[in-house]
Amino acid sequence: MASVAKRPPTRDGQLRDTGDWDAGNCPVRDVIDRISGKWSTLLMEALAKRPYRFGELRRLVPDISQRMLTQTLRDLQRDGYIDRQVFPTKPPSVEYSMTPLGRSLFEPLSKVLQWASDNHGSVKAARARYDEGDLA
Amino acid sequence: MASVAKRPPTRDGQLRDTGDWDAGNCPVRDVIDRISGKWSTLLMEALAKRPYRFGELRRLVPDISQRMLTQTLRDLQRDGYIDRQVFPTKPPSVEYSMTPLGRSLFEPLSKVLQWASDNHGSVKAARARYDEGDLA
DNA sequence: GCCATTAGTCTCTTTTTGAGACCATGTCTA
DNA sequence: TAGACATGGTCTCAAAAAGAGACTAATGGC
Repeated sequence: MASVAKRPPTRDGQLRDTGDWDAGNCPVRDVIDRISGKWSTLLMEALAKRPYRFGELRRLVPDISQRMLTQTLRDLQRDGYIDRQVFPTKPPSVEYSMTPLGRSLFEPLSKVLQWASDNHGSVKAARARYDEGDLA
Repeated sequence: MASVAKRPPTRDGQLRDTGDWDAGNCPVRDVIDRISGKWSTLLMEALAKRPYRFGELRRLVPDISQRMLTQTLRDLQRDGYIDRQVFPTKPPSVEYSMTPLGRSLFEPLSKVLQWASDNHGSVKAARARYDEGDLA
């Protein structure tokens, strides 16, 4: 649904883009890029509730591959959001739990999840509108 | 930095996982999966400030390919977060701007960005600690 | 005439992800 | 006692996604 107007966008500073905002080497990106993976948020949401073991998470998120589960957990651990605790049972069991840093991140993050839950309808409607105009 | 304890995690409901939380077909995922791409947040952040034209965005985010810029903008538009307006100049110019729905999403989202900015240091420190223990 | 600009698309290559086998060791079942 | 199952991964190979860069058409400036 691309609206068409007659007036061209007469914005002055077309060549001053770099002046007002630096998108490269931005500390925010360094953090965001990690938690913006497909699975990170989902695992954070789970671990925010209570600690989980590897197999529990695998069963909880049925469509994640073991490979990505391992990798995402490691990434989250590396960035300090979750903790990995090994219990020397036979076979060994591993428990993942959220750190204080992780909880502190999850606070604003959960607001976004809440928004997603609240506005899912609007988003679906927007998609329908877009796809419909596509055919017309 | 995996701590090792002696007590195995005696959690009862190992087989009741599916009972307490449904991760598949979750409406939240449907929304989150789209805005959790590598570029979505970045473009939202830009467009939250003011409308931008295609080329402006490309210059603003130097390391995005035209292909991904086009695709991400289309996805954001489809979900109703941004608006695409074509001006019939020669050559035609296209302006992208944030919709009310986009602004409403950006409100909680910006809190996460703020967190990232505030806690970048802690995350970098956690990473350093992890990588260090890796060698030991 | 020649080059740059507009917003993209198309193709090709590289990276990321997914699917599934495999590991050692121990318990449970038949 | 043999076989299956559970643990938390890793390894390999195929599929999907992303990045790099050429190409488009019409126009303005030099």
